[in-house]
Amino acid sequence: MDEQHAEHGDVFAERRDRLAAWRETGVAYPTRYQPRDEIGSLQAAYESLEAGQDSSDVRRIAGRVVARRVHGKLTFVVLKDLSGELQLFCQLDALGDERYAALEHVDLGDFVGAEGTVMRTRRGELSLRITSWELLSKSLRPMPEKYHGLTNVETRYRKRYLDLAANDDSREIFVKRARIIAAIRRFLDDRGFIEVETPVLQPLYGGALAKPFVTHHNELNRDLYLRIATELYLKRCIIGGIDRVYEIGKDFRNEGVSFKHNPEFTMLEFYEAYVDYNHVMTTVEQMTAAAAETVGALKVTFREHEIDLTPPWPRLTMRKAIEQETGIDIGAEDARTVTDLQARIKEKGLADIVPLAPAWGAQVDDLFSECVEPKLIQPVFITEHPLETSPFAKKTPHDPRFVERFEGFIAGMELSNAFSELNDPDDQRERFMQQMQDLADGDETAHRLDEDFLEAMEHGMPPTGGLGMGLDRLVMVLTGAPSIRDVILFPALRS
RNA sequence: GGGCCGUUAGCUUAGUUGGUAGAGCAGGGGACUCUUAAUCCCAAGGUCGAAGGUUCGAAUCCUUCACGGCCCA
Repeated sequence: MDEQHAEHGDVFAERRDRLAAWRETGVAYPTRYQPRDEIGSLQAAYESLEAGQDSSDVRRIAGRVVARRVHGKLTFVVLKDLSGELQLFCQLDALGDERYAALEHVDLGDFVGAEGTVMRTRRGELSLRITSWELLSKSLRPMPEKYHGLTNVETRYRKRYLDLAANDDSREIFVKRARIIAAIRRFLDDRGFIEVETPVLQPLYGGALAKPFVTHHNELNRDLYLRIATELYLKRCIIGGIDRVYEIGKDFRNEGVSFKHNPEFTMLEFYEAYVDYNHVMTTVEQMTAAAAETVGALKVTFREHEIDLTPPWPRLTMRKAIEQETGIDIGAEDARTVTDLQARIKEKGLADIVPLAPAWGAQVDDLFSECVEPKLIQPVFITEHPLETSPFAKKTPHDPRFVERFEGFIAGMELSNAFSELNDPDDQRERFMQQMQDLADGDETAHRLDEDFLEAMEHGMPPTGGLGMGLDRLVMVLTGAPSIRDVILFPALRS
């Protein structure tokens, strides 16, 4: 040991010295520790072992050292693996002078494997009375403090490995995330949906109203876009006869970052032939409930709200929802133009909170977003959106200003978005033309004309119900995580 | 883009009306064969986010910037 390092409290250098000593022994970084038992399985198997009792069962465990308590000739070392923590009961008598002394060179954060008999201490702690142990890997840098853990949010996001190692709650979220997404796959697979993969790099982006990321293909010498949605490719699959199809993958939107927005996020889209949006609503309720049950209960707490996900969820038209909250009837004669609607907004004293939009549909959208959306805490389906903001949805039979569409809201967030998919290529072309006009009028999020997609639709597309659901937000709700950054392992941050 | 708040040792933090920093854990030395936030004794560890400014003197007051959080757009 270099005394200079000890004097300066230089943890990194001290541990480097210890590592050098380990290297001398030739086994600093062994390749395996097999066989081994999961700590959690031992905890379960020996639940009935009484305090002060020894079993004669020899077991081997491996994990990260999270605590060490030295009592002269007896040392307690706590190992942690994904399934739990277990204490090593390390006696000088059992290990011999050399191996016991070598424990002095084990640091918090090191990985250790140990073998011994399962016992429970007089104080009732299940332990492994070890007869041998070995260093599996060295930690050269200090781990976060054992009691408070790592709480600095920025460090938690930037050095997620430390967050995962120190904070059980955080690790649990990502385990649950995996279970939620697995449950959704199982739900769809069980109903005959086929999972596919469509291009992330697209010559023309589409399927949503959003700004894309642009990249460049050197050999082809052309720009490509990172997809903002999988919609138009999945519809090509429907046209090709895959009657139930879905994709789970990353979409990319070149927009701001907030507690519910990350520039890359995980989206589920599914399409089912021969059904309409009402059928999709039922599917979404059931799928969400199935996902919730795999990680706990149908009742969850999110941002201090008790949320009950039990189906069925109420249905409410956007027109009624806005009227209930603001007293404005967007379907009435005196609100049919953007000018009239804005006059009604001013009458109701809402001009300060609702931004002015250039068109009627966009104005309805703003009115809804500001006045209604934050209040939709319990699950609800908002139906029948304005035609102009829904270029891929069929018009309602009773009023062509609105479409057969719904958005599912929970905790004031949009979680899902679905339509009776437009399958009339002439109507679709008109919608594209309107979008081109919006683009010309300065709307950067307006949709581009996609001739290739129109050609596909001209071959005939069955009536279809389709859904998009942001899975990160679903995981937020189901785990109670208040920010999307808590459910994305490595969220976007400034460098 | 705007407003507010934050950034002090590896981690968690205290720091009064301005007088160049105090602790716990981790790390170092020592004691201890049932501890579990182990305990006890000793010693060490800080460019107070960055750069300017005010002042005899700045972690503290002012300005700008960086990063983060919350709220708003």
